Amino acid sequence: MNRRARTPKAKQEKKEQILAAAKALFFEKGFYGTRIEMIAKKAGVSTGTVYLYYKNKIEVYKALQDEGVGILSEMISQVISWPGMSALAKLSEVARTYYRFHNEYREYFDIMAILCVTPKDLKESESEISKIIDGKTFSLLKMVEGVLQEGIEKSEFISLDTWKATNVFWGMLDGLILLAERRNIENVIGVDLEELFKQALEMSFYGILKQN
Amino acid sequence: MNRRARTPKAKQEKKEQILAAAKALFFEKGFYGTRIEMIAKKAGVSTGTVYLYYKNKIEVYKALQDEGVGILSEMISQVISWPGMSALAKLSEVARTYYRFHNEYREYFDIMAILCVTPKDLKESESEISKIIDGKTFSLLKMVEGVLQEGIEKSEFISLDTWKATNVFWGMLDGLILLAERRNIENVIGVDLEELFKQALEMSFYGILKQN
Amino acid sequence: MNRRARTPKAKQEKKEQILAAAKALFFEKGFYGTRIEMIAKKAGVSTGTVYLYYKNKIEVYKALQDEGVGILSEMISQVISWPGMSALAKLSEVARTYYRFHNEYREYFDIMAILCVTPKDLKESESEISKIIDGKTFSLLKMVEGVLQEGIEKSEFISLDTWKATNVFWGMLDGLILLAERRNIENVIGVDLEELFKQALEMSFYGILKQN
Amino acid sequence: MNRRARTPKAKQEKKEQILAAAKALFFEKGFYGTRIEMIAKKAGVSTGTVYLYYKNKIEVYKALQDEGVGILSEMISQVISWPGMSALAKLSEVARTYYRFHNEYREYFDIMAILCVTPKDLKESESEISKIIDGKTFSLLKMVEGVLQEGIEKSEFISLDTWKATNVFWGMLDGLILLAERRNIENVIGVDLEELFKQALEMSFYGILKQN
DNA sequence: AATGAATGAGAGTTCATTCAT
DNA sequence: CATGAATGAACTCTCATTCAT
Repeated sequence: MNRRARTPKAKQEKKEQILAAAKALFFEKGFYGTRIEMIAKKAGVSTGTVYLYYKNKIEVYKALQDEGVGILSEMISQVISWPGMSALAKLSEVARTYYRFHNEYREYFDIMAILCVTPKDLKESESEISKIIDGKTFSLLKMVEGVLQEGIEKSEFISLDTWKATNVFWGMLDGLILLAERRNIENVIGVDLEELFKQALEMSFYGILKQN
Repeated sequence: MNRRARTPKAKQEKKEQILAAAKALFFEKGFYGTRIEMIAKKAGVSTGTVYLYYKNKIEVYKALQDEGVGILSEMISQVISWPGMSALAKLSEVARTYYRFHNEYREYFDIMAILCVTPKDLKESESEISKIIDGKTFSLLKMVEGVLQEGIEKSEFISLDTWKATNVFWGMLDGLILLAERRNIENVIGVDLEELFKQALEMSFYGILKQN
Repeated sequence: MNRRARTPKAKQEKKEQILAAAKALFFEKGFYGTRIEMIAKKAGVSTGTVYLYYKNKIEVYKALQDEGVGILSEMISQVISWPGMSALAKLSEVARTYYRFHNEYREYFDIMAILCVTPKDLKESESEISKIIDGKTFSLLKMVEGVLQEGIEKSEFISLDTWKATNVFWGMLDGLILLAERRNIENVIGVDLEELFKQALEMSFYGILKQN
Repeated sequence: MNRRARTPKAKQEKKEQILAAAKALFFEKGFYGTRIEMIAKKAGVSTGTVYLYYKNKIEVYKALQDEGVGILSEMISQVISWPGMSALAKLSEVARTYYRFHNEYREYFDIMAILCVTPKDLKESESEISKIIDGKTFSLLKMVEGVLQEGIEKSEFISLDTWKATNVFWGMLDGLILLAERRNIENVIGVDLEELFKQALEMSFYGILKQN
């Protein structure tokens, strides 16, 4: 790696290097437990350099959130685009994908989740990137809504307010995963997360599926 | 307001006075955005006095959580105890009650939610009160499970793993509320939370209700 | 013990009660490690009561020093007053007594010793009791000087400046005891304190004894 | 004075700059009477900078002790290495040197002395530097022992346990200086310290010198 | 005389951010 | 561009002393 990132490519690399370090640390120690100096050291740069690429600590955090939402969007959009799949199967796949994301990219998930519950601290600086994240989240939900609409059009599902149902569906998934994080499900509740997901989907689909 | 709290009652009052100040501030500014000095000032006491009643900042926070869980438990236990009500109606009431709690005691809700997602920071100091809160949360869920069991016994619901279902049910509610917190539902999504709750319940109940 | 010490005797008792508690704590935890509240609790009184009997923390400390010097003075004065004993034997007894005091009243010794090395902190408040302590220390040394004079008069010792010699003698004893405190003599140096005392006395007496 | 110390040399200078400020303050106000902020201000840096060079307050203190022991060691080792000097003269020079150190580096002396008598407070944090100081103190005493051995070999002194005698000798010197510190010798006792040292040496040497 | 709740000025330490080099 | 030394406001928690009761 160059000490000085003169080319745009090299600059981008350094930026990602910093982000990678931040991701690991934010995940391990949380936002308040992570110091800029730690990120710099792990990224192999100096403290000042972090500020060369990111306005401040919160912006680093948001960049990670953005990345996370991006990854999840990408995963879901792929699943949804599979041709020759019923809407029901797609919806089921969406849930499974979200679950997979939670497992494979736990770091991102945790980072994305924090934002929602300490909004006053972190959200106050209404920056450019905040809007980007909001936009990406919105289009993610819109994709899911698309599947519902498809299902209704294909008469798989009963007719319902798709936007409401999307939010319910997504909220439910969120709730389950957070539940899993909160209490150590396997230990405390004695039920594993995948089981719960299945149960939840069954419960929902009974409500959505057209009974013929 | 007593200047010196000499009786146990007066001491209790002062303790609550401090807690009330803390509640408002934690809600407004978050845990890390609130300084002990602020709490003291708002409560009309000195910094030292806060430490006379609470061991440290985290204990103040936990006292609030405990209070919140207590209030919610009380609300739900009342609803559940209504005689001559179907299990379905009770479950629906539970959801509505949770929603009401979120509206009326938003401060508590936010405080209770933080704990779950930043466990590394705050949960490390495993104190007495932590166990109390965990216990209360557990018995809250157990109450809900009771309704499900009742429904199955009365043949309202299909036979299912009640503990799993309880967690799914509660997780879903949590998810929906968090969803609402995260994005300002009314503005961004254009759907209000109560609507979503209704939809969610309908969706779930189709899955639970015995079809005859 | 009366809650209210109305009689002078009862007052004196309470004062000593506090002092006893302070002694144990100052010894165990040092001046800065001891809080007034601790002393009060151990003495079975309230914080405020301590201030009823002593002007402040330092005065409590000084009262202990005074008591310590008093005890040591008493011990030495007794030894010195034994009739039919050579001056040399008396001097040797003085040393042995100081050593005994260090062993039996270690608490006092430590308290008395601290004063000398943190003079700026504690000595600044030139109070009544400071003068009393200084006076007692002075008369203690004067007693020792008396033995030396006696020895010269009896032609046991060579003629020397008794006041200088007294200070040298005492300083040497002090030095040895402090040495013992500082390094854990038995462990680090491999020599025990009594041995050192004997050696020191022998060394001194060779210098003092009249060679005939 | 550099604003930013970038070279190792400049850093070392800044470290010493802080230490110099600390020395003056610890001497004047004692350990507990000195605040980090004072040290920073006197050194012309900010509070944070102090912590850039020293882990905490105690480490600053220990660095001073180390420096003090170092200076004294150096002074004594020089005196001892003078060729063509009798062991007796060397021992006498050692005492005089210790006295000189006490006069010229009083600040160090006081700082070094505190450690020994409040071990519970300060010694608990057994750090790297503590061991270094202990080691230096030990080798200082070993140097003095060397002189005694030399004296015995050259038949100047009677044969005795050199390690015991070294400790007695040093303890005596310590005791005398502490005596001087405790009571303001010139004023209260009316004898100056140098006089006492001479007397002490004479007394000891009578005990050590081979009588021929 | 006695209490012990209340005070509030610290005190040490941290760390996001800046800026001289 | 990059560095990393320097900053200093923040922040939690302590504890000698006071004073209302």
